[in-house]
Amino acid sequence: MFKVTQYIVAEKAGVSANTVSRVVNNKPDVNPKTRKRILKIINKLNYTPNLLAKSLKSGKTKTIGVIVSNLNNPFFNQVLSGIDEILNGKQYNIIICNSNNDYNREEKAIVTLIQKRVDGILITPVEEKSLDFTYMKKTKVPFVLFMSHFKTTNTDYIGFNDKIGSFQATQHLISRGHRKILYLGGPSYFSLAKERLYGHKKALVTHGIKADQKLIKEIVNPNMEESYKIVNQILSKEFDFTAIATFNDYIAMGTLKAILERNLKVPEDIAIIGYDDIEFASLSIVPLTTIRLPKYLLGKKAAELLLTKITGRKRKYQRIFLEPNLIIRSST
Amino acid sequence: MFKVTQYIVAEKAGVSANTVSRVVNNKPDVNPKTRKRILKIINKLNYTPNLLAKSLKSGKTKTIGVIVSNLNNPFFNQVLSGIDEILNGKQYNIIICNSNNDYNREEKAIVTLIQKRVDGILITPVEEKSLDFTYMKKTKVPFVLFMSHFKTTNTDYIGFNDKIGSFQATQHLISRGHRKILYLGGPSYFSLAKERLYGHKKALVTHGIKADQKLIKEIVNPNMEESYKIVNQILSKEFDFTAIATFNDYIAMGTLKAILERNLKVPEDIAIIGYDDIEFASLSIVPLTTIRLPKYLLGKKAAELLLTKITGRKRKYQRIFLEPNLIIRSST
DNA sequence: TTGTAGGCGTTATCAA
DNA sequence: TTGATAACGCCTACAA
Repeated sequence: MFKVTQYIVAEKAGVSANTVSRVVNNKPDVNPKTRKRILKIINKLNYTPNLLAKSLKSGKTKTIGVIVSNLNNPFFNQVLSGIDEILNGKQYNIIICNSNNDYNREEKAIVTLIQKRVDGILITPVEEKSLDFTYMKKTKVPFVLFMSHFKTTNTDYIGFNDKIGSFQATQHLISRGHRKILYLGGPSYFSLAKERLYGHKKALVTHGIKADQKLIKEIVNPNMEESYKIVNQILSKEFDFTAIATFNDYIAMGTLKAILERNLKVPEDIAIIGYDDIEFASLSIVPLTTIRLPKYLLGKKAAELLLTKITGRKRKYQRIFLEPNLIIRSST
Repeated sequence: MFKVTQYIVAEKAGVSANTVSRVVNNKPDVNPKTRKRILKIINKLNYTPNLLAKSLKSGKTKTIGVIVSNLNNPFFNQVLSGIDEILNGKQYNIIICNSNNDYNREEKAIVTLIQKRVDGILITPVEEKSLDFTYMKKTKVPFVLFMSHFKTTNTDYIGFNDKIGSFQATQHLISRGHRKILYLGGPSYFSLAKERLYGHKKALVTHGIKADQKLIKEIVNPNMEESYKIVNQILSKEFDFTAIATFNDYIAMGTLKAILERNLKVPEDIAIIGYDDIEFASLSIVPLTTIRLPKYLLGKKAAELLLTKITGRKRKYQRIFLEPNLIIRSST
């Protein structure tokens, strides 16, 4: 295959490669006639600038790496979309890597991205191993963590304020007059679950309600089937609550199903509030009141933060927590 | 910022850059002692090979470009996941571009990818303009089209066989004893919608049922709200069908809601079948029988096809149509 | 086993 | 307004 370079174009045009370069980059110091002639030849020969060479010279690739922990999760679509929105406008490309929650893959991705000389990295880290952070730090790639909950304070981070989100959820139920609220939490070893449970309790206390340990259940597999079964069991005995707050929308969906099957009414007999606002929430048979996480915004903010790190001067580490929104539908 | 190159490492080690290169690439002809010494220095100085330089030399970037028409669509997650599965195993990276159904953005993406010298391109084209195809062809980048329906036969293409999918759907209803089937189709200007309607009619004819034009409705906005309204209207008058086949799952969801609200039973009074198998389908209050499109497989196959084009010799264009699967749940 | 030379395609610098 | 030269970091080919 015949490769067309500036040099080839220059030859045909009877000028030096440098002049071609000037034309390609729209530099001013070129005779209009020469420019025209060169452009014609560029077109004819189908010349395409080689950005690899340019990047090698300039030290910039106009490419950033994004490492997500689970590409399959629709959640990341929206985040990615936000990232793309910002980056596309600034002429950056995105190399997407899927760590698949595997620490080794994550590490490999980081190394490759750095070897490809991306201008920056956005990453949802799998575990809190400081190893890859220090590696990124050593090599001086600008990077921003997003999503996962980390205590590390010496890195830039952006995520959601889940304490406030779950606080809002429970407060909303209280404002509807509920005092006895069942909380169906996520697996306790999960840091997210702790945050959200914390917000729930905080809301109770704030409104003078004593947190009753019997009204807090842990759903180890926070999916719909599991939740359906558990709620079924709960409802089969005597119970004493008028509303249910959940760790996520899947649990809420399972709950809803179990309740409706017993011919109880939502929200009249039992109110339900979810968390996340997955697409499903609004489509449900009883549209679900829930807490929406601004995923798209997260992506945008993360990208913006990274850009300031890439183009700007060193500044202090930033830790940003975006606030969730209460979306009121028909289940409360 | 201080950049570490092979040359710098070589200096510190008192060898030539070439020897360092040999160590980095695990070439055999290096004295074990020298290798050890160099590795130590590499580690100490935090040397990271510059793949840009390597690519410039080799003409390969180990990167492929993927252009999707709507990054926000969860649909593409699964396709992307499949692509990643294959490519990651072969040490390729993915540059993801979002054309957002905008032809100009698509064109720009193609140009940029080629300038960045990706080894190949996977693309869901926005419209059938041959312009960018010819551009890709001129530059000889290997590329594969996926998803969108195109008549062009002189490119590699991979998608779903929608005629068969919708045929299966209607046939399934017929096998359950239904003879009067309402078909809620997608917008008629949409090529997908035509394909699916075709399959529906084919199934009727095949089983000796006359296609009744009154039993075919076009849903211009194939979402849940719109469908809910339309089905509500239909049910408010006298009707004469026992089952409903739909263009997609959203229409099926709206339909389901309208039916249940009238205290009709699914599938006893009216059976419903969807299309696509979105996540929602299995979570619905009446889990939805539907046609599953093998999206993940599509991604894998597309990536595999592209790889053969990248590494292999020129061969004839391939057009692959993957077969959908009938997923039977409770709505039929 | 190791080193030297040259080139991948581009651009910055300086000279003409 | 244009050209020559060197350099970005690496690797291949050849020489030592």
